[in-house]
Amino acid sequence: MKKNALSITREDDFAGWYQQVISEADLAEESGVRGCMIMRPWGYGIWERVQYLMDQRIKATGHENCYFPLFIPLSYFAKEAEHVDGFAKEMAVVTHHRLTKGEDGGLIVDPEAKLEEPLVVRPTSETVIGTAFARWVQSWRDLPVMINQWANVVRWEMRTRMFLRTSEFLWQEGHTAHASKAEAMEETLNILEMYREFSENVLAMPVVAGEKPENERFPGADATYSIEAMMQDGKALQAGTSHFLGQTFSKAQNIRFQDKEGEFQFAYTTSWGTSTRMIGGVIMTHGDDDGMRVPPLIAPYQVVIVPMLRDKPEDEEVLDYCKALAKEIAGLRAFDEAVRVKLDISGAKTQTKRWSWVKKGAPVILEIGPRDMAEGKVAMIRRDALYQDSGKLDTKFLAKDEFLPEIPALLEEIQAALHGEAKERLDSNITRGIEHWSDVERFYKENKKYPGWLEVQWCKASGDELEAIEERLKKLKLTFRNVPVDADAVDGNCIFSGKPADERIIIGKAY
RNA sequence: CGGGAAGUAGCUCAGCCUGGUAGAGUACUGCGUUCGGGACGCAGGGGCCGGAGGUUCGAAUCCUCUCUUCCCGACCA
Repeated sequence: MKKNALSITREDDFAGWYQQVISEADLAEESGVRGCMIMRPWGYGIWERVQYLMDQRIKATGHENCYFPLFIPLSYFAKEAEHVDGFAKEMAVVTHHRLTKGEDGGLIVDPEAKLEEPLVVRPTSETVIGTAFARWVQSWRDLPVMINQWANVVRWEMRTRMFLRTSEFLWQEGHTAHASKAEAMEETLNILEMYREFSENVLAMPVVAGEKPENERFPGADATYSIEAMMQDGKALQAGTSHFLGQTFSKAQNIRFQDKEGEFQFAYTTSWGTSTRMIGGVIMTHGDDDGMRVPPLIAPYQVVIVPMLRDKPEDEEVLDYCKALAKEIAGLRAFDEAVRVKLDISGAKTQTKRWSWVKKGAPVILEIGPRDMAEGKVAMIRRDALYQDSGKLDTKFLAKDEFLPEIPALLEEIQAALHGEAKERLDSNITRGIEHWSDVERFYKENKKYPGWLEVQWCKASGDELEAIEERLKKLKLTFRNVPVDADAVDGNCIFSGKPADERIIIGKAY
């Protein structure tokens, strides 16, 4: 009888399973502050890998990092009405700068210390960065400006879920200003492609890249693009967005330059971001009933060595053997980096340690006991293929000297296997060819549990017309995800209006 | 922000209805026996029962307020 490391399976209770993975894999925990989480070393270590590999890509595409303040004067938001409408309901605001002793001796906010102008804790930095851009940009020679910052932002969400929607979250936000519309649009799409490539190759999380319909746009944007990943319950997770802001923000913030003819022009701006939400996506893409499975590229440790110690004199020898092994592995290179190896010398029992690394999802776990040492072997567990068909743990006993040189290829194989599994799931759960709205309703009624997505043809709608369509979708708890950039040409009629369609669009339930 | 549930040992929870010295499992510490699929025995340590106020001789238990978490909605770049 196969026994899994978690007590809640994905099949029984996906939401409960998700929380249990986070807790059992030591990714994060509650902090006592509404919607704010503590990221534990394993969870934060994954984020650091994401940061490192994303940062390389951001810099390779010509952007530079900088840092803007956490606090934004309230008045900055007043300049762009649509933008502030989008965020007004979820802003944390600092109004005082001092505490004092209350009548009962406890600390209270000092009413004497009220700020002249309230400060908003940034929900995103378009306003403050745009204000700086207005100073930085005077001439066409100053363009383009291409910057990025790694920061925390705060959005006072009504309902929060760890990693997916927290009040405070970590992200990168890129902001650029360009002389021409074409160049800004090119940047927007280049970033979209960067996000798609990153998600596929680094997170092993296949996505659909496409444009959001008008109702899903970033407040103030002319166009919003997203990458959408499919979770194991068939729901969509927006894992990154790239916005073409047109001249909306440059006009509001006066980002103006003189062109080669000496004429004043407003710049075209973009903004784009990915956040710690991606880790939630990785959990729901790769996790299984034994916990997390971390793709090797973002695993803080790719190989974990668990020595089998027994409080006996030969422990010393086993440890020495393991230390030498760890040193050899650390000298290997995979994905053009040194292999990250951890020798777990904590005092916990061997079995406890093994299952703890299984739940954390370390890609390769090596158990080394006196017998292995004597025979020059390692006992190897692949996290992406834990069990034999019989349901037994698939521990492979391998000759150390033959196994070691294979580690880089093994890690690359695991990375590819995780991607392949997820890609298969994504592809087989996008249903095409539904032509009538009644069939959409039937489809989601018949596939209650994990229905996945539909790709349908429609007439690009906006305004009231779009709102009416949205209402129809909402009754089935559906939303538009995006219009895939690589979709086939249309060859049919709009599923909503029956008129000849303009484009293909993805519909699904979303996080 | 509306509806529901919950907060008691590190963790999972019982006790509450019907007020009277704080409980279990697990984890932890020590000793012994074990050891390649989460071992077993014995002995220990560990709590202002989420917080504040009230009722009472007496509150984990009853009442009020508040904070936090989870589920369902609404909201959500």
